[in-house]
Parts: sequence; structure tokens; C-alpha cells
Amino acid sequence: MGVKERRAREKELLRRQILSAARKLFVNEGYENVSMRKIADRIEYSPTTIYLYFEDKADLLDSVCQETLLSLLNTLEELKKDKSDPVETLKKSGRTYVEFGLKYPQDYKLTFVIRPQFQKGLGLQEGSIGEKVFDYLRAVVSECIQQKMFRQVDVETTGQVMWSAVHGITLLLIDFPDFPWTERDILIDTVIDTTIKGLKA
Amino acid sequence: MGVKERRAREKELLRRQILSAARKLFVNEGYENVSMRKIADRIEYSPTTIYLYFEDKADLLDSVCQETLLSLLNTLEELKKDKSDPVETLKKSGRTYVEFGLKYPQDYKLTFVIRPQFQKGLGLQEGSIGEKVFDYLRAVVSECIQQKMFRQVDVETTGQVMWSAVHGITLLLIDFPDFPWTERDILIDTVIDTTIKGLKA
DNA sequence: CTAATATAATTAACATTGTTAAGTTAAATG
DNA sequence: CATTTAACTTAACAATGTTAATTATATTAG
Repeated sequence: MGVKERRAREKELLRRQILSAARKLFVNEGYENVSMRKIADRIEYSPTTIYLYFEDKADLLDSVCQETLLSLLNTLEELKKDKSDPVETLKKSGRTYVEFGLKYPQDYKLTFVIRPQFQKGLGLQEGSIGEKVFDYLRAVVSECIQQKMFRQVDVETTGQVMWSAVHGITLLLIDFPDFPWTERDILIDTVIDTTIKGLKA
Repeated sequence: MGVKERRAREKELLRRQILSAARKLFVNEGYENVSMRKIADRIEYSPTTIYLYFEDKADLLDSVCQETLLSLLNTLEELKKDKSDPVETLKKSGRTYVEFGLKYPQDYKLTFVIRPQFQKGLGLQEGSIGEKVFDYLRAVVSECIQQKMFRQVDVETTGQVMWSAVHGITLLLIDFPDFPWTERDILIDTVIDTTIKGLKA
């Protein structure tokens, strides 16, 4: 009676195919420029089939983003394993965070800009990946303060300042790609280093 | 022969009507959820009339944002008149910038988040208001460096770091109003002070 | 093996979108 | 009054997200 299981497996497979095709298209052409029909073409199914697997286009983007955010969280968690210098960990985390945003701008904006707008009433969604990412940041910052590397101020405030910095530069670089920025890597480093210097004891 | 002038005045009037209706709708319902027909309904003209006054929907958004930027610029220019302490001016400018964003959150997002998404190639436009706003920031920062208050680094980079900080905190406060932030005014000040401290000599 | 049933996928259609081209009305000019 | 010019509208197009109705396919029951 493994027929149900096989069917479920097949469904899951097609679901992943859709997700994968959608991700590629969203990343390459931008969410607004991707139609359901275009995705359907890619996987060689009719457009309406997608609706058997996802609520609507927004839900599809949503699912794509969940996956990518999870990968960000995993990448960050890796960094925390090195417990030698928390300030260095924080720097690296900042860089990783910004680089992630630049690599998946759609995902980043959806999670940290677009969704909150339609998700009023909550901060970051309870138990969401986004919330976990901030939990991570809080932990690293807390370590910095405990080791007296940072001025003894509120942990929350310190974390929020750090978040502001990386959030700001990430969005600016995403949204104004043609602005005459300083060389990208230098700018990102300067933002992070300046903030950390300002936070130090 | 004041007929030409009257006609021009009438044209300008309708232009402003369109702009005003568009702003209200964009702010209340979001750019994507506003159709040209909806705007047309509001002003009681046919949809195509709008195209006699604006290139397309993006251009309309563009013009709405220009207005917002102009109002921000005017608010900022007031501050520069006090030439005693450039660092203090920079602090005040930062606060003013953030407060502006919080006072008109939808307009801010429209200008600094939504518009870039739909109007690629931004940030280079010669003589645009957006450029002038950054020119303002650049000037204040430059003054700080000249008076040896800031580390002698690139003026551009320094300005961009400052912009990142205020942009970041502004958007976070707008988008996550229910996040357990530190007391708002303290947080904003901390963000600005931390950044400036990090930039100091 | 066949008929009934459940599931998966498709076709056709709808309402709405931004935008263009052609047509119409009204006003200003000679 | 006739003609030109400007302002505005109507009609239409192609593309979009999405729904309802329909067909095909595979599983189960008798």
C-alpha cells in the first residue's frame, strides 16, 4: 500500500521543480517580470497546474524566499562556531548578511521590507526565519559585550544599531545600483567597521 | 494675448490634480495596486488623459517622489544655516532625515524603496532632487572633515556610511513598528552618535 | 477484466492591467 | 465663418493573474 507514499513523493517532486524554476526566473528577471505562464513553460506544464501546488504568485515567491533565508541562517550559524574573537565574528556576520542581501535582493526585500508591510500587528513573524536571524545577531552582540569589547550599553540597543547599519547599506546597494558608490567591498567594510568602532569601549 | 498663459496655467492645474490624486492612491493602496484607470476616476478624466501629462506610470511615480524629495530637501537646508559646529549640524540633519521618514512613512518608502524598483538607472540623474539631497549631506560631511573633526578618509565613503545608518534605522522603524525596539528617540540618537563616533578622528 | 472513483492536469475564459492609435470635440486664430 | 490647433475620449491590443469547467490518467472495488 505504498502507493499513497509514491504519489506524495511525485507531488513533492513537481513542487520542487516549480520552486526551482521560479527561483531561477525571479533571480534573473525580477519578480514582476516573471509571469505564471513563463514559469509553466519552463517546467512544461500548463500555467494552472502551478495553482495546484501554490496558493498564488505571492505564495510562490514566499516559498522561494523561505528556502533562501534558511540558507542564510545556516551560513551565519557556521560563523558562530568560531568562538575565539566575537568582534571578528560580528564583522564576518555583517559581511555575510549584506552579501546575502545583494545575492538575493528579491528575497531580502520581501522578508525585510515588503512582507512586514502586509503583516502588520506582528514584529517579525513569530518563529519566522527572519526572527531567528535577528536572534543570531543578538547572540553575537551579547558575546561582544560580555567580553568587554563593547561599551557597556543595552544589548538590545547595540544589536539594533548593528542591524540598522547592515540593513541600510544592503538596501541602498540593492535599490540604487547606479548611484556612484565607493567601491562596493570597501564601502561595506567601512560601514561595518565604522559601526563597530563606534560601539567599542 | 494672455491666452497662452491661461492655457498653460490650466494645464499645470490639471497636472497637479493628477499628481495629487496619484500620491494619495499610491500612499494608501500601494503603487502596484493603483491602476491608471483608478487615478483617472478620481480626477474624473479618461485614463488616457494622464498620458498627455506623464510619460507613463513610472514617470508619474517619479514625479510624485520628486515632490517628496523637494520637501525633504527644504527641511534639511534650514539646518545648514547654522555654521558653528558641523558635527552638530550633521547630527541634527540625521535626526531630521529620520524624523521625516517616520512622519511620512509611505512617501519615504515610495521614494527610497518602491521607486528604484520600478525606475531602474536611478542615482545618476544630473540635477535631480535626489542628487541635491545627497549633495547636501556631502557638504556637511565635507565640512566635518575639513575641520579635522573626522578621520581623513574619502568624503564620498563617509557620506555613504552616514546615509546607510539613517536609511537603515528609518526603514526598520517603519517596517517593524511592533518589534521590541529600545525607546525610539534614544535608539535614533544612538544610531547617529555611534556612526559619528566611528567616523571621528 | 471492467466499472466506478478519485486525482492530476488542461483548456477556455474572465476581468484587469498599461499603453497606443484613431477619432472627436472644443477653442483660438485668420 | 472656415481652418487650424490643442485637449480629451473611445476603442482596441496584448499580457497578466486567476477561476471554473473539462478532460485525461491512474487507483480501487466488484
